[in-house]
Amino acid sequence: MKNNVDIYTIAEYAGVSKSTVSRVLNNKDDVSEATRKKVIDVINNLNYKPNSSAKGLASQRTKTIGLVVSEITNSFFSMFVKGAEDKAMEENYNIMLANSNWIVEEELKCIRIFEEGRVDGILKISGGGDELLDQYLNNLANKDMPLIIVDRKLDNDNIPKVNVNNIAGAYKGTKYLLELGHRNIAFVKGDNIAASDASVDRVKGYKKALIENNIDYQVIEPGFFNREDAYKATEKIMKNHPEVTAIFYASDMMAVGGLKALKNAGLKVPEDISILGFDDIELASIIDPALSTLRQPRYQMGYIGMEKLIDKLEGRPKEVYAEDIIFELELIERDSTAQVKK
Amino acid sequence: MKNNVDIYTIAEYAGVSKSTVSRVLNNKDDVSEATRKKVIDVINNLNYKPNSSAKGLASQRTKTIGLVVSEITNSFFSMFVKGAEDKAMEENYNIMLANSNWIVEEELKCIRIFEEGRVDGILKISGGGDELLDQYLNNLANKDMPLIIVDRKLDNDNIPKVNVNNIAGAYKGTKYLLELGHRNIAFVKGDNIAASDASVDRVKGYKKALIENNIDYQVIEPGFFNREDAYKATEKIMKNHPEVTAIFYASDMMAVGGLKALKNAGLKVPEDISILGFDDIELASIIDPALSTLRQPRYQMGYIGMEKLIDKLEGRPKEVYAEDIIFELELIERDSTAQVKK
DNA sequence: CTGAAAGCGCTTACAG
DNA sequence: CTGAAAGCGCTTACAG
Repeated sequence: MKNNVDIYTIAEYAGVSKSTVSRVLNNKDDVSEATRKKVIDVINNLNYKPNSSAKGLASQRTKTIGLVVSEITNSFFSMFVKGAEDKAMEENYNIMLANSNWIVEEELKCIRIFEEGRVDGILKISGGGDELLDQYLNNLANKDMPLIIVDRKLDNDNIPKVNVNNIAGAYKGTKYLLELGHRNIAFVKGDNIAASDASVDRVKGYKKALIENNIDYQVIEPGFFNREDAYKATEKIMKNHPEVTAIFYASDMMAVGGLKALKNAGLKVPEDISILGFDDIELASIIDPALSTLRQPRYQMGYIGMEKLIDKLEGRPKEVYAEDIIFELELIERDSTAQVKK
Repeated sequence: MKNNVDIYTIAEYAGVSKSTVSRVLNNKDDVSEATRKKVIDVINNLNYKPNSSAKGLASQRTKTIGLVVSEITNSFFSMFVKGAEDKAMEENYNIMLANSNWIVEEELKCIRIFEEGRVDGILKISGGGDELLDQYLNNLANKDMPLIIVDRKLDNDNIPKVNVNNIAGAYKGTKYLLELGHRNIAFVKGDNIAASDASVDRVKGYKKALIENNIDYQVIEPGFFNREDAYKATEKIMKNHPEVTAIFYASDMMAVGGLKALKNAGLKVPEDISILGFDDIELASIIDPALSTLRQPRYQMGYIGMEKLIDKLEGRPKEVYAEDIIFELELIERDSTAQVKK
């Protein structure tokens, strides 16, 4: 798109030099109020819009952040995006979006696109756990691309963590089920290439709670983070482990899939069996029975991830962003869990 | 972010001029195979990433599209975004994202940001119906910014329409309820600043079906496109119009809110009252009872909107993109609708 | 098929 | 407080 009015035109009309126009454009304080006003008037009258490509080239900064998410249609991720976007807007940054569709190669592709796209930094809210990818990310962060990774582990001193305590969360959830009297508790995990560390930690928390309470009953069923897999996993549990009285799912979406399997089998939740989710997506409170779950502060994670990234980009003191932020998960009791039947 | 290796470095290493490097970078065909290979080798060895700001400045094109949506956390919109993004990726375009939060002023703000952000075009998948906004959009499209608006009306010969036949959809839905024997059918509309034309047309379709069938019973309750408003509207209908046997909601989200109100009042769906949604978001098939609804091809609309925009940007013949695309809505029968009770 | 030169619209020291 | 000049890293006619 062509824009006929540029910084030079403004300078001409205002009777000053380009340099001065640039100064008022960038809010430098070494401009007299009189000329500032003059220039601003001209800018408004001519409806001038700075050319961000030129600006980006000259200043070596684009004021845009690349955001990579696994799947934008998943409410879990879109809430992250919202938080990230809100913060970006506050700080006058733009957002470039890319979906990886849970596929490692596409994650890499997204990142490469952003490297060319001249984003100032990358905020990654998506899967991982792949060695090659982690290596690439470490490399990137150590070199020259500011990078924040939310909701995922990656050990790198250049990258502050913004994450959730998955072990403690799953521990809390399992303990809650134990307190309701359940002893035969199954866990359906979200075992997949793209988000394994979260799932692995949740399994750890589940086991930890059982061990601490001297329960040696343990059923762990694999599955991807989606409804279909959870549906199948639940069918399997019902068939092979009819003694199970509670199922803990690694995500709410999985719990929804599981709920359907249970209903189809004629079981009542929570009368016959309790189910517990993880995430607290909007859906959790909509379905019937409303789902008990562990709440992840997704919006905040997106917001804070973006905040740290921008702090870094703006050259703010390292203390303000270098600290790791690990959120604890909140147990939300709703109607899908109940005292175990005698 | 600084990149030490630029087009000049490549030229040096390959023993050619910058011009030639630029040619192979842009896949121009007037380069000998030998030098092309030489240059590509150097590019790979040096891990060169073109600077898109420089490219954008020189070529006056950024290869990025601005996407404005009302609310990314709403599955209705995220599905559009996915379609749009998939198409953009196919054509090597990037996406810049902005949320308007259903607010007219923010829509304008998003668009202004994109004007500066040097996007090549704007794809708008969001509310409207505001006069000032429409004027601004018309202006924009007539001047110099390629613009496609999806799922909304705006009469402008420069803007091909990508929309859904809301009148016919609501007509179809209402007729379906009539065929089930319902005579006292209420409609809860999504009356709001930001998407009124869709709602207005749906009301038209509802009325048309009633009139054609000589039904003069008609209850229209206002509300915004959300659960809370629909909940309240439904309570009102139950109180003031207990004779109603079916409620048609202007969106699935609204139907979900209505369902809750009905359940809370002790009514059974569909035994006591039928409900019908609009959109067919993922949730529609998840809730209990699964919601009958009119399916909007959201992914396709996003995809096709993006396709038309890119066709235009790439200077393809006008015939390939100028045509309006109006989708018909598909009736999805599920479990929330039933024959009326005697 | 290839190179030299101008230019895209800004920012940023430098000088005054 | 302000201006002249160089430069950011590309593309694009133009010439050969």
